[in-house]
Amino acid sequence: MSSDWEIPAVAVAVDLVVLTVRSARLQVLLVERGIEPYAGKLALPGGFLASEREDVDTAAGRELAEETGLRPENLHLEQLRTYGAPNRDPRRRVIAVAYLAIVPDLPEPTAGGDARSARWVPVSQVLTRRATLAFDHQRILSDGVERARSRLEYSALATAFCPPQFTVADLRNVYEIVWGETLDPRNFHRKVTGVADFLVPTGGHTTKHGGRPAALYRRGTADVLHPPILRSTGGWR
Amino acid sequence: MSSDWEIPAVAVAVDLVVLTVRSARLQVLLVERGIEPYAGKLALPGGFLASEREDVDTAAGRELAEETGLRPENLHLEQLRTYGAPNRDPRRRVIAVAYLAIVPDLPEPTAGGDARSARWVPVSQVLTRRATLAFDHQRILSDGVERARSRLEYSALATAFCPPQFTVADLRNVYEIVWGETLDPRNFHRKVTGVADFLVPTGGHTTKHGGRPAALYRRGTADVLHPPILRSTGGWR
DNA sequence: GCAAAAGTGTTATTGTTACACCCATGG
DNA sequence: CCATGGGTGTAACAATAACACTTTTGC
Repeated sequence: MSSDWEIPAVAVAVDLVVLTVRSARLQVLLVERGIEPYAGKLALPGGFLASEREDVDTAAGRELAEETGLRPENLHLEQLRTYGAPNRDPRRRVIAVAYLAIVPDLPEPTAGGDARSARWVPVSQVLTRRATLAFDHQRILSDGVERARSRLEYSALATAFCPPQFTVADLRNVYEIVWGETLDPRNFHRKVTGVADFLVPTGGHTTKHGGRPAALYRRGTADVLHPPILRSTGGWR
Repeated sequence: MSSDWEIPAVAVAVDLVVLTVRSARLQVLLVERGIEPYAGKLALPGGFLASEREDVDTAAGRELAEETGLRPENLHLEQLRTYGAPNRDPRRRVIAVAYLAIVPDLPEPTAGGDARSARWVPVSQVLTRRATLAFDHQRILSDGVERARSRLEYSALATAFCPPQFTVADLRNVYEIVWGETLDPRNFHRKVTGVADFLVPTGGHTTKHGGRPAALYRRGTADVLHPPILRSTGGWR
């Protein structure tokens, strides 16, 4: 570190892995790039810091609002990882701070005032390379999905996929789709209702469906699940 | 995003939370700052990218080598989180990509060719505010310690605290000190030797001590622990 | 032999899994 | 009254925790 050494200045991008469960599939919000590099390719939504003084976490929240039109509601946003390889972007040195967002099934795919070409794409199509992404976004998405899968076990993250009021079956559906495995409805019911402060009964019940009405719940205050909801395959067991 | 908008350029720092177990305590490697801001204060070791083209992960490995003189050996290095508040550094806009490193008890505290004023400080002294750190390093350390604690449960991280050859008691010692709770030696022994590919017997045995010689092990190939080693307090249970 | 630490066996308890069974509604 | 999902009971099984007990060394 000599005294005449210039500290390198780099651009900071914020990229979002926004996941939801839609049409019985785990889907990710992607945009079609309009400009080079990778023009026409699908990419994670994101952008550069809006100003020299914008907080990075704040920038992530701003981008999410721009893309989805959502804000406080049922919304989970956490930092995922930072990607700092020197050649990620062919134009200039850019490091990307990636965030993982979980949202409920939105009424309109590309709502919000921005009207960019954002759309939901099944995660399986990307991970199996039937669709490929710009930059290192494939890797970022893959990291984000794995993070979401493991968070379902130990945290109350699954409720972020659900609307404000939901049934135990709705919640089980999230687990089954994100993990890609079926769970016993009886045991699942007992487990999740047994975790303290995970689910709060609202008193309401569903009325439609073919069978017995299901009790409605809203998310509780617990963020860590005491007896975790473990997946059989995957991590271990 | 108007076309005449200038993308903000920021400096990228790499900060290290280097942990070890020394003198029966969890300790962190800290440096005494020689220049403003926070001159004379303790801080996490770290620095800016060495060049416009240096990979961020590479920079973390380089800083670790500079500070400890270590390189490949028993060494764990993983990205922790990125800290991007606009006022972290009063001089200019700096975002810090923090890394967590775990090293075995080193023969010499401030070895290596750098000869900076690096030294080991018990983590408890910092977390209880008997010693305070520069910038937001207190928060970063706290996040790093929590990450290390939770990684002990599900990953083979604990072996990174140990020398190349170690006993089950050495390993248990790591868990007890990092978690701050005592564990039953008998059950611990059975558990860790029962996890597939966690520990590999070398055939050697200790010779000193007061009691029966202990078998020596080296780290196995497992990085995820199938039946996890759970702590009683803390997370849950 | 005695102290000290390593390591094994055994049992009570707890958590999980599998599945039989009852409940409440719409048609 | 039957199909359909919601929800409870229960027994077999697996993991864990507590602790008695045996092993192997140094002195």
